[in-house]
Amino acid sequence: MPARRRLTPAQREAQILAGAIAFFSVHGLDGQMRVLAKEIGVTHALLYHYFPTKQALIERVYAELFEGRWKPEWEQLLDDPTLDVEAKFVSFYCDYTATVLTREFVRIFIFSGLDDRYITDRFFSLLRERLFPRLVRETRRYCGTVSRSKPTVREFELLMGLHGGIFYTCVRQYIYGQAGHASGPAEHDDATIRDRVQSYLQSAAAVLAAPRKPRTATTTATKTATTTAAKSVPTPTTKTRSPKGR
Amino acid sequence: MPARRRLTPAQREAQILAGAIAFFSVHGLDGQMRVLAKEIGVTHALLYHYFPTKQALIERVYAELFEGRWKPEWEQLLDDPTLDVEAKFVSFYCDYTATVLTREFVRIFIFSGLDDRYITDRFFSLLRERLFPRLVRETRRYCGTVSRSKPTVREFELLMGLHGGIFYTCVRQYIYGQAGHASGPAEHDDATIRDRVQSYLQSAAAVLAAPRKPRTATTTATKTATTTAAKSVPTPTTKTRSPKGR
DNA sequence: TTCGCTATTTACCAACTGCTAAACAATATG
DNA sequence: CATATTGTTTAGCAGTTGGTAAATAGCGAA
Repeated sequence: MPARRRLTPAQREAQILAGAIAFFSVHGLDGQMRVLAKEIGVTHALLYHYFPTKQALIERVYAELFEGRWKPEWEQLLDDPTLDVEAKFVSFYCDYTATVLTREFVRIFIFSGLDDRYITDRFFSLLRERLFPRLVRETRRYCGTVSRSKPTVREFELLMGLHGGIFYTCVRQYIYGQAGHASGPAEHDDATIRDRVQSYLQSAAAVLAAPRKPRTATTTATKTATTTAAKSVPTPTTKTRSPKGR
Repeated sequence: MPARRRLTPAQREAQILAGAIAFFSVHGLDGQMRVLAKEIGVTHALLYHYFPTKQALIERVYAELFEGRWKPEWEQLLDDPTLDVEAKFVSFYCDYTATVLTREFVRIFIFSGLDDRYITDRFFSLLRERLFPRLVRETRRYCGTVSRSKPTVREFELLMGLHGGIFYTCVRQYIYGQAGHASGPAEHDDATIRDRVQSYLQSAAAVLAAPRKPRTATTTATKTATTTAAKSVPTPTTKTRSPKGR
């Protein structure tokens, strides 16, 4: 094995950070520093030379993974009134899946959710503020509605069905290893996303009961149409939080 | 604090098991035995008197949580040809959500998936063998198709969109704490499930392109209709596995 | 080649981990 | 009350954990 090599601090730090992302995404945030060090090929004491504490390293992993992955272009794309709604949905979710929903992101995201929700809370704030309102608005536009009111529970849940269904595909792949129908790493076919978006938009049209497109409102569909239509989504509260000691 | 109380072995074991389920679902399978013991109100040495090893206790938690939750009636329900397909889907998923997708199940399930997939593999086998084929068959029946062939990728992915979307609702609640629109513990409204089932069945009809019910096949829907229709789902392989030492 | 800077390692600590065995005490019975 | 039974605890062990300080050695400059 190659003896001790001297790298510049910048190089070594980058190497450690990259190794940490890969490592924590596999073993969770509880993974041992010594194992991480061995995987990188250095001593665990060196890690503490570059990052004062394990928590500090984890914070850097968070920053690297969850900040800078969000593309502002997505908001512009969804805001463009000249584009087709369905095309925008498909285009966004394809890129979102490829950019954000990587193996490392999904796994560390869920690790965080099970643990202290440090990242998940922040990321959901991002979604609630910058994504979901746009998707709701565009969905309404697709259905011919112009209301700017808060989405009803049904409306929101339907959207979460789409969003969650797409996310769940990655969970099946990266958490359960049940990708199924053998395919490359880019399993999340654009075709699948297109199917789901279409499915979502069509049923949204039924739920919103837009007068314009009277898509086959199933007989059974109407019988529960007014059950939960009145409630509205409360504005989310931002939680304060102190980094948990590990 | 109450001094040492003597319980019958059966009582104490049941108490420990219940405590372990609650404890592991919160802190993960890596939670310390000493903490679990303190939460129950006994010494950690006592745990080792009732369960020879931590792994043994975990196995019992698995058994308690994942075996005996599956209701065979579900299969009978889905097999009943006299019932309405949509009604069966709704009925099944409402009961499935209430019975299986509890907080403890969902969290420990995901903990296992991130860890060694010990449970998740077994549970997915169950779904693949006893649930998904029935749902596919009933979906086809709903669409007027009678084929007994393996589902296409599109077909299967569409179903996973439904299944995953429902599961994701519980993930949002129990993992991310983002239940939203304040509601009781039985957040997963039956109405939401009904919406999603309807959405699924309608788009399935579009994808299967059944000649019987020509539900508004959107113009945009047809343009990608034949992309992935040819592939088929491979038969899953059962993995061998040895209980991981903790 | 020699030297100095510093990147990297070795050696170490205190607290924690699963786990064990012996000591202890609550309860039922005589 | 005395005693046996056994559920429960106390005390301890070996290995692991995050974190630290001193010793070592790679690499550029003179």
